[in-house]
Amino acid sequence: MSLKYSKQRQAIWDFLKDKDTHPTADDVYLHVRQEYPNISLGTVYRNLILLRDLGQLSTVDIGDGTLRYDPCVEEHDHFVCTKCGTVLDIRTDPCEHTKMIRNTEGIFPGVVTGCRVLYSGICPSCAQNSTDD
Amino acid sequence: MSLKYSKQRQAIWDFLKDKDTHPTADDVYLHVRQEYPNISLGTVYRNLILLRDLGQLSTVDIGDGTLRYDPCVEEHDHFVCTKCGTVLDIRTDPCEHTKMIRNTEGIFPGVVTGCRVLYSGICPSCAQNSTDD
DNA sequence: AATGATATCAGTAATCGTTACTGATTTTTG
DNA sequence: CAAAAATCAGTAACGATTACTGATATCATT
Repeated sequence: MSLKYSKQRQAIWDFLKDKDTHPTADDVYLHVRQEYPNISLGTVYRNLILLRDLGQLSTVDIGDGTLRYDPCVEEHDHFVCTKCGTVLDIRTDPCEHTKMIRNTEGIFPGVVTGCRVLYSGICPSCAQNSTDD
Repeated sequence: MSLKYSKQRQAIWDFLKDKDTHPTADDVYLHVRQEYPNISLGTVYRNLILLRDLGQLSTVDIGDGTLRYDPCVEEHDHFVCTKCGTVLDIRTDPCEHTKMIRNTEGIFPGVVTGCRVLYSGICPSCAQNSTDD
């Protein structure tokens, strides 16, 4: 596929491709640097942007000022834990979005094409820990 | 109420209080500067943050890297026009969020307390203009 | 009104995430 | 192998935001 050359790009993608942890650009940088110690942060950004433009990954903005990178490009929602900041995937019935969009178009005089939902609360791990004490 | 003194803070709030246009900090700065030509951008930021912490306004992140400020603190969604960037309020039936949250808790082993929805598409004004030609 | 304590200010420097620019290096293509 | 193109590392620039500075304004008390 489009990743013909550049070990660096390959390494970036290899790191990201199985992750559901929504790493930041810096997470990617710090990891790939273990294999390519003198890779540049700019290279990481450039390739992440490139891969996104190619439709190979998606970005998640949880509103904390740093973008997360997600190997999954299928439409899904996200959950952010208000305690530890972890970002998790939420996969509701796909037609929920369609319903929401249609519903919104009923009360809004514009054309609605997409919707992104960000849930917040306490993640399973933090909920577990708080019942421990 | 809590706005006892500081003409600057009053001016910031006066500008924002009736707006449904979701101004950025810079929008606020540029406007308040007409009345107080040497107000500092830092002052604008500090007071916007303060007012948010007091629960007097809310912030909206549409993912373009700049935060919007909204005098309305009641829960509501937003719509961003992919053509002109305008941010509009979307007020669906309030129990929709409750339903979404309950629905999500059914498939997610954590505690869900909130959800924010960002719709995107073409705003009424842009939709109008595109049918003109 | 004067005093001291506190809030707030303007101005500016620093920070952070991200993007753009540079000239050098690597890969592809013929 | 040579020329063209893609990519690189390194670093500078950028925009939004935050932190720091010493100066000024406001409040409460007398």
